[in-house]
Amino acid sequence: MEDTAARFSPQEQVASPRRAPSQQRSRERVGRMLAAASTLIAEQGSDAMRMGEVAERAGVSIGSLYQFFPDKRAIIWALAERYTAESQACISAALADVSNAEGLSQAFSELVDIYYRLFLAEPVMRDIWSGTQADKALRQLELADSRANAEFLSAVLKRLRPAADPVALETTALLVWQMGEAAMRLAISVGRDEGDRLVAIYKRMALRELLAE
Amino acid sequence: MEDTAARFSPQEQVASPRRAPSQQRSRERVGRMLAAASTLIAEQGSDAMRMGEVAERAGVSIGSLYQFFPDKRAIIWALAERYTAESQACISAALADVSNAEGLSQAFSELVDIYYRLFLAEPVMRDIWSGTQADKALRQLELADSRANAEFLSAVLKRLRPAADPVALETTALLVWQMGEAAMRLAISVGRDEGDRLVAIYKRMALRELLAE
DNA sequence: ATTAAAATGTGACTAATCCTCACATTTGCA
DNA sequence: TGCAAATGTGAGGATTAGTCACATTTTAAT
Repeated sequence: MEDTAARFSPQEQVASPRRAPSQQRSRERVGRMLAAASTLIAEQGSDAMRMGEVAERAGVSIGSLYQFFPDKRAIIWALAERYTAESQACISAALADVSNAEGLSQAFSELVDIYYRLFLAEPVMRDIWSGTQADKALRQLELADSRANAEFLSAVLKRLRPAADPVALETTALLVWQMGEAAMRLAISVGRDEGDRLVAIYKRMALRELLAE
Repeated sequence: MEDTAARFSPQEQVASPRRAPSQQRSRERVGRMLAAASTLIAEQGSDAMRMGEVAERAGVSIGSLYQFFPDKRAIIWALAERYTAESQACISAALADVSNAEGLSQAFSELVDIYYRLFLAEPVMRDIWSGTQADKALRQLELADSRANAEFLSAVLKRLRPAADPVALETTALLVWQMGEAAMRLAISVGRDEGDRLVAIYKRMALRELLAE
């Protein structure tokens, strides 16, 4: 099992920036690089995004781009990190004060809606979440992010169901979370109407499991 | 990164074989090409698979390879089609005679196990299902396959719950199916123990929804 | 102010790889 | 047999990620 996993990933690590921007000048330029990448991904998708075009739109040379982002994945990774930080904050806030079944029901429902709208509205993130599947290192980021998000959910579960096995609750939370992302990817690709129905069904299923005794 | 072919086809269509092998000789060679591709994907993943190496291992020239597979995605697509045909047959058989709730419960449970084992055992399929996410055309194949599989499930549902809205049952089946695939992808990447627990929880959730009144 | 070191910037160039194409060979068949 | 269709070949075109030797700017210590 573990060896098969190893066989699949020639251990692709996302390298850290060759160099952190320490001066004002370079910090501004890095900002322009990220903005250019974001625009291009929204317009064409991350596969079609060319490093040369990112540099050109940011008004820097290709060499400067590679000074701060050691490879193409690094700049996509940087955008993904920015987004995951934002969404974690939002999730944490939404679930912080939940203290009973009804509250969970409402908070969870709202959270799903927030996420769904985010997926629909943010082309860069849609592209990254999809593209992510083919990239081992980005997939690890996605999984780590899912675990972090699921942790908020399992914290609530542990409060509401103190008698249940905590490990099982963590597993449940992780599964429910990933299924939600899958449901949304599906919802996006089937069109708005069926997508809305799919998300509603997902909510029902998830809640039944989360509130089960 | 991958998929240079994409820039030649803005439509993201997977072209059909430039030429169908009509003579015995070429049919054998195409078989060797597919076998070589399958081996290489199992060994290194489809991204790392090089067309030149496929040709070399199959004992044909690069030109011959491109004679029957117009681009790299086409050969991956061909392998994917082979597997989806096999699994559809297996699913159809498992669900054919289901006529009551208990039967569905058992058949569905077995089906999940079969699929789970298939995912665990077949590296090519694992790679293709993952890589698929980054490729629009392959994603359409996956979705079409999911719809086809879900159709078997929704057929049973319509029998068992004739009062329910048929369209809603179809949507439910599709969602349950895709969630299952997501659960399994997750199960694979977290290791055997947690993976087994995840699949068990998925089964419980799916069944509750499928059998709900 | 001077100056050395560190940070930053540049773009021609390399390497890797997908895919094409002009031409050679083999097969089916009238 | 002879010819058209099918099949086979591999050097080379084209694209693009990523490198590197060198130029310029900033920092900071004397």
